[in-house]
Amino acid sequence: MKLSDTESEFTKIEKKWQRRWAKDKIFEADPDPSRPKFFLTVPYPYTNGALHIGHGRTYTVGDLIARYKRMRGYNVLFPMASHMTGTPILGMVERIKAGDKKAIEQYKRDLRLYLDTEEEVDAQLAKFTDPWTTAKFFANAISADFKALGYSIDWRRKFTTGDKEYNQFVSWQYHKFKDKGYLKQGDYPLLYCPNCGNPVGEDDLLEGATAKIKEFTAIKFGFKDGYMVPATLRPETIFGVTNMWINPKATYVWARVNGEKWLISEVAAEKLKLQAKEVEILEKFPGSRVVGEKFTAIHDETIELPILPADFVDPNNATGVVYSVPAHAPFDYIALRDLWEDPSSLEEYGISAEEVRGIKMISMIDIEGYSEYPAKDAVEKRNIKSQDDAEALEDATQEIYKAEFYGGIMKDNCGQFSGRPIKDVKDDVVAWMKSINRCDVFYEPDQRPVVCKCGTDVQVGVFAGQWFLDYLAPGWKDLARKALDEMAIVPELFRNLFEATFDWLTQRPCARKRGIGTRLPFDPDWIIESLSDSTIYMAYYTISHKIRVHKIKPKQLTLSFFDYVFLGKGKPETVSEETGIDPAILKDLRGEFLYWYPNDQRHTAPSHITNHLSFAIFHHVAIFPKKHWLKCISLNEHVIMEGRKMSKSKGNVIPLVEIPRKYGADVYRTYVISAAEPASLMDWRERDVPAVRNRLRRFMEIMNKYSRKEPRIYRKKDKPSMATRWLLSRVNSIVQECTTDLDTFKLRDYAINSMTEMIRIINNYLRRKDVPKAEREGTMAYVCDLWVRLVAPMTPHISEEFWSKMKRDGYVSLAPWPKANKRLIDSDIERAFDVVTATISDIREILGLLKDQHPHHAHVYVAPQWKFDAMDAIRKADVPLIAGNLMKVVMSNPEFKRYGKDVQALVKKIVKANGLWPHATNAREELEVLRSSAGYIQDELGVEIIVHSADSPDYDPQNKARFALPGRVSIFLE
RNA sequence: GCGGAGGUUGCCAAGCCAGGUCAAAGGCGCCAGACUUAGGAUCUGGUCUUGUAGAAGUUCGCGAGUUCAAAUCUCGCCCUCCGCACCA
Repeated sequence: MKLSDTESEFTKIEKKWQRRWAKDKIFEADPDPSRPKFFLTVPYPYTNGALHIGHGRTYTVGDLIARYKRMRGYNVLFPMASHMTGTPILGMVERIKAGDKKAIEQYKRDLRLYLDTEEEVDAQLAKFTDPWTTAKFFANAISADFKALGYSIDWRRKFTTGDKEYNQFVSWQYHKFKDKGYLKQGDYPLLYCPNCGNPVGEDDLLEGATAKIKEFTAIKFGFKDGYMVPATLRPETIFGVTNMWINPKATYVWARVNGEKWLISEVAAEKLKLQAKEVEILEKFPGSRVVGEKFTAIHDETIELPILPADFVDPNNATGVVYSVPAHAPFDYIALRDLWEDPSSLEEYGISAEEVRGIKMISMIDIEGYSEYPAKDAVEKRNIKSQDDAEALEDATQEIYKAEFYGGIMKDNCGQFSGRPIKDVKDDVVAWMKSINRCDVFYEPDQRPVVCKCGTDVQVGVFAGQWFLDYLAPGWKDLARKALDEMAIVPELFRNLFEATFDWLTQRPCARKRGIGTRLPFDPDWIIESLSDSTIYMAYYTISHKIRVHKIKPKQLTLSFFDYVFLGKGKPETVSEETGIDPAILKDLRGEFLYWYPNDQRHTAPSHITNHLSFAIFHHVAIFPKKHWLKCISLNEHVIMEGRKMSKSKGNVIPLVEIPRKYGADVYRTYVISAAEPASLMDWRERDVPAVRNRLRRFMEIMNKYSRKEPRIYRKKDKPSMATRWLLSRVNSIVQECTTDLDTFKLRDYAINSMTEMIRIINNYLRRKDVPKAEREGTMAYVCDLWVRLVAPMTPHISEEFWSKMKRDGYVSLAPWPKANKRLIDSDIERAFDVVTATISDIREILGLLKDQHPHHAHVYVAPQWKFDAMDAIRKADVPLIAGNLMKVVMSNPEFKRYGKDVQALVKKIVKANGLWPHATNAREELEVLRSSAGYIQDELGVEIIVHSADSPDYDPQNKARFALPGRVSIFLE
C-alpha cells in the first residue's frame, strides 16, 4: 500500500503542524522551577508488531490529558519508550527462522502497512533473524504512528527496555528488593513441555490453552518397606479410608523418590522426575502383583487394609494409585458395591468373598441433608448402575465435594480434627501429615489434553530455585495499601479491583530462564521477568535523555549512581569517583529527577490492574520515599469492533498506522474521546466515523466564516439582543462545564459539550435573524477564540491551523486554557430561553394535532406574577410534595387566598408533575423574552405570535389565559 | 470455584454514588421538511403507545421493599462480560 494513495482531507494540515511542533521542540519539557510540573506516563508499547486502534484509544486519552494540563499552565512531561523484553519477540523471531508459515504471514501483513512493495517487505523480513532488528523496526514505526496522531511526546527521552543502560537500572531495582528481603527462592510448578525443555505459556499451546495447574496432596501410606502413594484433592478423607485401588493391568513401579521407596504408576514416576524430585526406578511390574496385599492407614498404623483391583483407575492420572473412601466418594462406593455383589473376580488374587464383604464403609463427615453415607445417597439419587457411568459419577462427586466442603463437619473418629468444619480443617490435615512426613505435593494440569505446539503432551514441571517477589513480606502490603488509599484512581470504580488484587497477591515468580531482559545480578542464570522490569521505570524517563547526551556508559551506571540520583544517598563527589561521571552532571540528574518525580498520573487500561499497575504501586513503596509514590492512576477500557472482540485471526483489526491517512488524526481523536466514557468498552463503528468528520467540517466552516472577524463582547450596556446575551451565556457555561468534565475525567461529556453542543447552539444562534450583522460577527469572533482553544486538546491540528489564521501568537497547544467569564453567564436568560423553546414545541405539538386546520395566529398568555410567587414559596418551603402540604404553604400567605381555586389547580399540577419545573424569574421577564423572540418563533413556525399577559389579555375568546403557568404559557391558535 | 464489572427506550451510549427538573443527554439508524438539476453534504423537525389543544398511559433485566416520590436506595433472583499468575 502506498502511503500517498489514501491521504485524508486533513493530512496536509496535520503534517504541517506536526512538522512545526517538532521543529520548535514545543513538547520537549525541561525542569522549570517557576512553573508547576505535571508528569504523565502511559505504558510504553510492546514493539513486536503494529499497534491497532485499541492501543490508540489509551494513548489518545493520555495525550488529551497532557495537552489539557499544558494549556492549564503546567510544565508537562509526557515521555514514551518501547518495550521489548520478555518472550513474544523472541518467540516470533524463532518461528520465522523455523519457517513457520503463519508467523511469516502475520509479520508480512504488519510490514505491508509500513512498506510500499513486496520486495521491501521480503527484504525487511529477511532481517528479522534477531529480536533487536524486529523490535527496533517496530519501535520506529510506532513512534512515527504516534507522531502522525499528534501526540505531544518528548521524544528525546525515548529508550528501549533492552538497552544496556536500562538493564543497569533494573539491576539496581532488584538489588533494592534483595536488600529489603523481598526476594525469595523456592519451588514453583509450571506447565512444561518435556520435549522442548521449556515452560509453556498460553501462546505455546496447540490444545488446552486455558489449562491451569492443579495441586494434589500425595499421601504416603505405609506399604512393605516403603510407601504406596495415592494423590488426592481431599486429604482430609484419610480417616475414612477402607482400601486402596490399583489398576491390575497397568504398569507400576517401585521407585526411589528423594531417597524414599514409593509405589506409583510408571507414568507418574516419569512425571515426578519433572517435578524437581530425584527419581530412580527400582522395579517395574503389573498392578496385579500387589493386589490382595495390605497397607497401613495414616492416622492409625495398626490398621491394615487391602489393596483391591479397579478398572476405573487411570495410571496416567495423578499417581495411578487411589485410596478408597466409599462413604464419601461415589466412585469408591460404586466400585466397592460391585465387588460386594460379585466377588468372583477377586478369587484370582486370593481375596475371599468374606473378606471383601467384611469391608465396612467408614462415615467420617457429618453433613446436613445426607445420611451416614453421602456417596451412597448421591449414587442412588442418580440411579447409577455401574462404574462405566462416568459422567453421572463425576456429577455425584462434584455434588458431594461441594456439600461437604462448605457444610461438612469432621466426625469424632477424626482424631485431633474432630468437630471442625471441612473447609477450615483441610490445610491443617495436610500440615499435620507433612509434620510426620506422610505427604508431599503432586501437580497435574487441571484438564486434558494439553498439547504443546511441538505436538508433545504438556506436563507440570517444577522449577527448583525459582526466584519470587514475596508480596507477603512483613510490612510491604500494608505500605502498598496505604499508597493506594492516598492515591487517586479514576474512574473511582476501579479501586475495588485494586483492593481485591492486593488481597490476593502472595508470591510472584519474577525471573525466568528464557526471553530477553536483564539478568538477575546475583544469579545470572535467571532473566528478570518483563512485567516486573516495568514498574518504576517512570523514574528512568527523568534522566534517560541526559544519559545519552553525556554519553554515560552502562558500566558507569552503578548501584551508587542510582542510589544518589533516585534516592539522594551519598555525595556526588564520592559517586563521581566511583563512576567517573562529573559531579555537576550527577547533581543535574538528581535535580531533574527531583523536579519531575513523582509521576502525577499514569494512564493505561484496566486489564493491567491485576499485574503491572499493582506491581508498580508495590515497587514504588518498596524503593521510594512517600513523596515519590504514584499520585494518580487513570484508566480507560479497551476497544471492540462493531460489537465484536478484535483479533488478528478474525481479521477485524484496524491498524493504528492507517488511521491518520484513512480518517485523519483529529477525526480519530474526536471519535475515540466521544464514543464512550473511559470506564466503558468502546465499540468502534465504522459508520459513526463520518458523522464525527462532518461535525469537524462544520466546526471548520464556522471558524472559517467568523474566526478572523474582530471579536467583541457585547455587554449589557451595549444593549445586545436577547439571542446574543443567551449565546454568550451558553458558551461561557460550556467552557465551565468542559473544564469540570476534563478535571473529573468525564471525557465523553467534554467531547459532546465542546463539539456537538457548541455546534448546536451556534447553529441556533445563527438562525436568528433579529441579531444585527455587526453584533453577530463580533460575538462569533469572540466565541471562536474560546472555541478553538476549548477543542485544542482533542483536535490539535485543526485548532492550530485556525489559531494561526486568527494571527494569534505562538501555538494553540501552548495557549492558555479558555477561562469562563462568569459575568456573561446569566442563568436567568438561559432559563427564559428554555421557555421560548418549550413554547415553540408546545405550539408545534398543537399544530401537529390540528390536522385540517391551518391557524395563522398564535396567542400566547404568560402567567400572572402571583403564580411565580406561589411557585417560589413552594420551592423555598421544601416540603414533601403532597397536595395538602403545598396548599398549606401557599395559603399561609394571605395574599394568595383570593386566588383560591386557581391555587388549587396550580398545586394539583405540581403534585402531578412530581416537582417544580424551570421558568423565568418573574412574569415581566418571561413576557419580555417571549415578546423579543416573537419574530424568531414566527420564523420557526410560520404563524404570527401575539404575546399577552394573562392578567389583562387583549384578546382571549376561549378564556385560555387562566391556564397559563410560569414557564408554561397558555396558547390559543386561530 | 474465587474475585471484579455490568444488564437503560431499534443499535451504541449518558444518567445511578448525592431519589423529584427523567419518556430519560448525545450519536447512529429510520421518517418528514428546507436547500439542491440530482445525489451527497448541511440545516430543521420527528422517532415507546394513544390522542383533531399542548394531554394521558406504559417503560430503564425479573420480583419484592423503603419513600409523598425510584432508572436512581435496600433485599432476593436471572443473565452477560473480564481476570485468576510467567502472558505482555
